[in-house]
Amino acid sequence: MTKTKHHHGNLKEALVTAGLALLEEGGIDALSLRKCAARAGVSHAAPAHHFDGLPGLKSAIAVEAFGIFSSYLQTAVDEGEQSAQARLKNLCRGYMQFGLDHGGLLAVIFGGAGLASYVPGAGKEEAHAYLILREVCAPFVGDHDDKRVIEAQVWSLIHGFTLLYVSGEFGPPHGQDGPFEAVMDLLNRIGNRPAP
Amino acid sequence: MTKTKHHHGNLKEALVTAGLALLEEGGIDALSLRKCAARAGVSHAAPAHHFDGLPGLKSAIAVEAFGIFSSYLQTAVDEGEQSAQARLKNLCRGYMQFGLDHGGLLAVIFGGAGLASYVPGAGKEEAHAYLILREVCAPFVGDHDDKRVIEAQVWSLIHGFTLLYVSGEFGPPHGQDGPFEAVMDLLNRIGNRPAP
DNA sequence: AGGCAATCTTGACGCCGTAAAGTTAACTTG
DNA sequence: CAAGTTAACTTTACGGCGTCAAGATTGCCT
Repeated sequence: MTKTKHHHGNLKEALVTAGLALLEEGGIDALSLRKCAARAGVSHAAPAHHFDGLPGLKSAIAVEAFGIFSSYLQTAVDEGEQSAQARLKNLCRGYMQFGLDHGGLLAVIFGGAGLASYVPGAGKEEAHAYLILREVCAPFVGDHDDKRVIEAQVWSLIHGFTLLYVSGEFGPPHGQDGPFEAVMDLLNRIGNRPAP
Repeated sequence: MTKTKHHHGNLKEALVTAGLALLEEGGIDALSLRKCAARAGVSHAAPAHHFDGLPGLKSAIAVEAFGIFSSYLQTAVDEGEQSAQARLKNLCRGYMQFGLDHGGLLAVIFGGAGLASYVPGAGKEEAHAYLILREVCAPFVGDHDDKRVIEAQVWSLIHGFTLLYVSGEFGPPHGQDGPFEAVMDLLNRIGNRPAP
């Protein structure tokens, strides 16, 4: 942990933290290698020793952002009403709210080479966000249904709505959540409706 | 139309055309003011006299791309089976196929300041793509339904699916269209089911 | 103590968007 | 038709960007 002229201590982590801050402050366009380096108090070429260029740094930031995203979803699912329908809508509301509150993080998560490359383990199946999605969708999967179909339907619907909503296609996103409720009504028809 | 040393003839159009070509060849990252200018045979500062910087050029390109997108959707809707259900699925298939075939154009269309700023008229309601969406959704709008709800549901679902599918979240997009059919099954439950 | 590898700095290169000033062509006006 | 004006484009320059190559410093290992 000694911080001398040529040894920062934990530069890798500091660069990722700086990147997250830049994303929160100025969105995806504000993220640059040189600004991360400057914010970490290091020369512009230092990051090259820890990441494979800008894409590598972005990937490392995306891993962290994906973790924050997952926590966000978990919190949203667990609060409020706890029926299967409500938990499904809670998940979607958390997804949308994350897009509104942390657009830069969402952009770095989904603007890269795919989520599969961010999860540390072998397959994407172990990522926290996937587990939440699977668990929340489970009550809606009928005996003869493919659970991946239900999950893909929910994911597509909320992902598309969030991106369109955040970019203002359904009107200014700061008003009532009418559009959200309207689109999420489609969830009431998904899969096998579970007992309330 | 005289093309002298200081008068290109129709530079504005040439720059947009060059931009579309760059997008098709190298995606959104390959689009730059200087490359558009070079491809149009003009100095790098020339575009400034026709567009308000790079965002202005991108907007002009997005207008054109949006027109291509609309034609793409119209063609998809009009071919194949012509039941209301089939036309709805045709629309979505065209949306997805456009994302696969012209990812750069889709990125410039939805990566900017919102579609509303691209349509020439006053409101977005007159844009061709909106008219197609509205027309295809109309048979599913019940007497006491808000048609905008149905349209937003369809748009969100196909938009989210397309972006996730193109970026590989449902597996390599070059295989069978299983994911598409699976997600689009949700459309069978939308609105009031019309007579076949 | 000596050697070595990791870490960070410095400098340079080419590409980028943008602004300012200069040049040429076309149009307008008397 | 000649002079003045405007529009279109070029040239030059600046700072920021990602990236590479070379050099300096540090800590570890033998």
